[in-house]
Amino acid sequence: MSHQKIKNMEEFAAVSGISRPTISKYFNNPDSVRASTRGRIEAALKEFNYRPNIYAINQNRRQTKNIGIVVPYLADPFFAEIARVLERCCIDAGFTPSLFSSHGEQALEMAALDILRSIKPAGVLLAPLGRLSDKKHIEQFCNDIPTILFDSNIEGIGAAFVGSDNFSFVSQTVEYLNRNGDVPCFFEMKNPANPNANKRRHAYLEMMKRLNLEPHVIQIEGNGWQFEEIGFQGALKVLRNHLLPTNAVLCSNDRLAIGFLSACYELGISVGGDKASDIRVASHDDHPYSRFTCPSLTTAAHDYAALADHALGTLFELIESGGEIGKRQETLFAARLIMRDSA
Amino acid sequence: MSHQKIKNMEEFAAVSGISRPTISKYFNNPDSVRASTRGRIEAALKEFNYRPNIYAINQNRRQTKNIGIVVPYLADPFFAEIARVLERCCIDAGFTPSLFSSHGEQALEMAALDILRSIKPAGVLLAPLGRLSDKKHIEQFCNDIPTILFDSNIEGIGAAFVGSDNFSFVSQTVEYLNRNGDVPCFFEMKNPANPNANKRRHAYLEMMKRLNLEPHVIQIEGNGWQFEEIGFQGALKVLRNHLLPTNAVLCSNDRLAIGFLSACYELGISVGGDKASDIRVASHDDHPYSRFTCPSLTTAAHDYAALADHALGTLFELIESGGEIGKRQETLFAARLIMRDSA
DNA sequence: AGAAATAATTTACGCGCGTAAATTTTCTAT
DNA sequence: ATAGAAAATTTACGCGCGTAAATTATTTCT
Repeated sequence: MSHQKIKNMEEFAAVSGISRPTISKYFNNPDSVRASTRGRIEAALKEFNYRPNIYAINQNRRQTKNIGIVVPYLADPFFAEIARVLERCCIDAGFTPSLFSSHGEQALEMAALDILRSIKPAGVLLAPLGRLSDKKHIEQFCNDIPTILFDSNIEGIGAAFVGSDNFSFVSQTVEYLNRNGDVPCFFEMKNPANPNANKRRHAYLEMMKRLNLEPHVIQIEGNGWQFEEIGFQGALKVLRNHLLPTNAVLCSNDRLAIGFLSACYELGISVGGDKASDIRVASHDDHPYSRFTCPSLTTAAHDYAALADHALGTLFELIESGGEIGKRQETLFAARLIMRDSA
Repeated sequence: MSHQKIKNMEEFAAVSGISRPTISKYFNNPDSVRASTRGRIEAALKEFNYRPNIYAINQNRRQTKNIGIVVPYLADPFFAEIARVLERCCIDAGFTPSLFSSHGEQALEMAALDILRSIKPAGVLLAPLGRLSDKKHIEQFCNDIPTILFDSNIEGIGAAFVGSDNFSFVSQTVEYLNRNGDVPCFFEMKNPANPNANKRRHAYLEMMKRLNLEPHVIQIEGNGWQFEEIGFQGALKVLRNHLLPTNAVLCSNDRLAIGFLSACYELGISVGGDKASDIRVASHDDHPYSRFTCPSLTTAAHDYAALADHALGTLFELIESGGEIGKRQETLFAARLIMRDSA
């Protein structure tokens, strides 16, 4: 237990009987001091419970041990989940993650980057808002601070991009729906916030072409990040007016699908993979709740762990190389089809 | 635009033609300098885009402008939502929020507090894990740093507690279910992580007593924060074995209810407020997705805004009073009943 | 055991800013 | 215009730690 209150490294050096520079060396890298010295320091540490002042440390280090994580909307369980995995990886690697959410607003995304700048992080993992992002602002940020984009790409900005292979996602779901002879139509927002949405539409169109099927894209109104509500209202309109061109619906993402399924339920339309059901619904993302929708949702799953691993791995390389990594690389991860009851 | 790179306050003082102490004064409180001086500083600020080094600032200030926010599980949309509101309030008040999630683990909750300690925040808003928390550790933390607990109370720890009035939640849902002559049974986890769960059970028992009804508590197995899955599995077991004592189910929280409804759907049991349906289900929290369950979920809603406002208001008082606030106050907010289709 | 290599110590300076005291300038009111 | 108040400037020190150079102590190896 702590006998007295240690104020600074000087005092801790005194009580531990070791010089301050050596103590400083220890905190920068415990392995850089002799084992016997390390033992004495750690013994004193147990006894006096001293921690160096993080502000004084970071003022004098060019590089901090901070890593910034920015996601567009933390109340979206997909981003909550990926943030969780990323945070864990950072901690395991000896870094201190700082998590920010843009809450779907450009001003807040910029504010998060400004705060991050002042924190002088070793590196940043940024999932941009996409269409709403101030690209110039982000580009400037990336010029100053080693940054890797994830989830949503902005061409040419950031040292690298790590995301999902939207074609892998859509091709699998389209193929699966078509396997039973169903012709999938594509259900999405007219003005999607996220660039992945556009990629998914293109992938859908491409797959339909390959399968020699006529594509149908249904675009619903709505703005912002309340995807379930938007999907719900859009589905109500489409279903009530019998605007569904086929009996198989492929939603751009699970949150829209959750709204869609809710609308089907409300209108008494049966959803399911069996022929007795009125329509089939599939989607993308493997949202944490997609397993509990009614019926459970057939979807294409991200590999959260692989994505987080690779993003952080690339960032660590970037940090160690002093911010230079050569050519900007884009890495995409394939999806895994999760077959459930909705299709 | 920035002509040259300003390295520190000294240089910025030079280019703006104002002395460094005055610049320092300005950054601490812009209103503390004469309007004309303020104008000149802000003009130079526009031109040179200088920001003081946050580490140097915080090293020399006793009190930082940081506010820590710790929630037990950020992938839970309830906490994501409340964190969102709290962050916003902090920013509006001129503070810098730092968000941490304990991810349901004691070790991570302690780690978050340790990091917070090193950040020397002006104050902290902590929603503890509850049963899993290391109460001694939290108590020590609260002794050193002005902290207000929210959502989940630990008796006597922290300067104040702000949460929800569980009796208000449960009494309204019980009363509502009973209004149609249904006798509600209470569906919960046997080992709930959160102390609110216990309060809700007690409230249920109390209400049933008042209504002169026989109480029935169904406790299901499961640990951790995967409440939907736990509710789903528990409901499957209960429903398959016909262990439901009544035809009205009051779930302890919405996430359990989401699992419960999913199980009902899978087993072909109809849920709804109308007499044609097999059972009625209600719950508590007004989870962001409770509007999209099938059927939509009748629940009791938190007043997120009021809770956030009051918690931060109390914290600011605490900070301004230098950590002393007198008697520990517990403030509880009432619920608002949201009537939907499930009951 | 002695030389070479390695590690710890001593000494000293710098980082960027807060802040206090004494002084000078600028503003406000008569 | 002038005294008094208010604000800005000058000067100077301190915060807690990183880090470099020179020196001394300890370990390792033949």
